[in-house]
Amino acid sequence: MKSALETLPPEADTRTRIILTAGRLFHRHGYERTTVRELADAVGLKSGSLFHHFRSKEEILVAVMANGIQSVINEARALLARNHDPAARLEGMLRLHMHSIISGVGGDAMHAMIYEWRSLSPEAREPIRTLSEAYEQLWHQVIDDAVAHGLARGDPIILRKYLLAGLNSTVRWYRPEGRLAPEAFIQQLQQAALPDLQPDS
Amino acid sequence: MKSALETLPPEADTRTRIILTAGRLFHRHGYERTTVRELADAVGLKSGSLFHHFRSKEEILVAVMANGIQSVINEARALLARNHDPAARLEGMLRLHMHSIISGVGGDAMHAMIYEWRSLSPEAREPIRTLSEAYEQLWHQVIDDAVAHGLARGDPIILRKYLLAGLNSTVRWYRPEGRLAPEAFIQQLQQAALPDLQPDS
DNA sequence: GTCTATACATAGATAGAC
DNA sequence: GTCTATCTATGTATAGAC
Repeated sequence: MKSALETLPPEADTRTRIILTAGRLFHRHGYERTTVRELADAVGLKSGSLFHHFRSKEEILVAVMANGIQSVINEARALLARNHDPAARLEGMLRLHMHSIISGVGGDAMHAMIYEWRSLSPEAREPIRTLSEAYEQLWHQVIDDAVAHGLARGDPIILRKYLLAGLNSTVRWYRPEGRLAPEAFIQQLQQAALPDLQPDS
Repeated sequence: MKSALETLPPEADTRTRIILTAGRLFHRHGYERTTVRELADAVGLKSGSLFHHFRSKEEILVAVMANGIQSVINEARALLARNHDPAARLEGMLRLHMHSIISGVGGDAMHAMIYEWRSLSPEAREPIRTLSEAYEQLWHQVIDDAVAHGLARGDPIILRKYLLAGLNSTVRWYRPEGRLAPEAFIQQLQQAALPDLQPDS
């Protein structure tokens, strides 16, 4: 269940350090408001050196997004491959998604996906859109099945968009150090999001 | 149910035209990426003239947000004042919120609230935070009541945040001209968001 | 209240030495 | 692969005429 990105050696290569640092800064201050000088500073480089690794600032944003979403896709595919019960799949996808968001890297990437999409040029959007659709496709199957089995009610498309938006929005306000520990939080969130999935219902 | 802002005369005063145009542009292209020159152009002014009406670009963003949220607060207060049944209140608030989002002005303001919050300086955030909390407070009452009456399940705080985030996210993808007309869309969304509220359950 | 003209700061990106 | 130095564009905001 642990993300590949969390297991990186402390001395990762420069390109990777740029991506991870950029994700954190974009999350904290926004992409447009983060300057290449700030990013270089945080990585421990001078601004000119960034452009040896990336052709433009936009390319860094693309890398942040792609890095995060690819990782969650891989985990989701593994989950669905080893699990075929509709309820277990639905709950598993929700838990996986939330663990990804709560982990720093996944949350940073998710935040970028949600908030910085418009900062991408049309050309830069394409690869990200492809990845994005691949991930939504996985949810699509799971939700259709869930509705068919009475685990959720409503139009599957709207249900999926509503559910993902609600889960994603937690990057804005949930803090693992706060009142609710991650496990308890995910539990509560699941009850709010998918009341019909509860064991006691 | 009609927003006060939609009833403005076609020849509104310049300040109001700046606010409405800014809301539209910020929604379409983002605050940071909208230049004061573009905004002035769209209003039919030269960029210098904007600063006769507002001290800074940030002040325009604040006005966009405050304008929209104040309007929905007023309508929500009226709704709650004339209605005391928990189910009717919950459904009414959801419908009001969605109508506000789907209407141009309310949607633009909501979009700004969600996506441009970090562009505000700490001082500029204060008045907006106050308005925001006043609105959430209204939802707070309604949701607590709803949970107490079995119209929804889960932790009321998480439920409120999850619900509002899901509704708000529709500004990103719902288009009134598309497959679902506003009324049908709100109906479907209500079923996805509040399955326990359905008349048939 | 709007215009023209411009000040001033800061952004992303590049060139070439090391 | 990183540095220093700098180019060039573009941003917000101001001053003063009309």
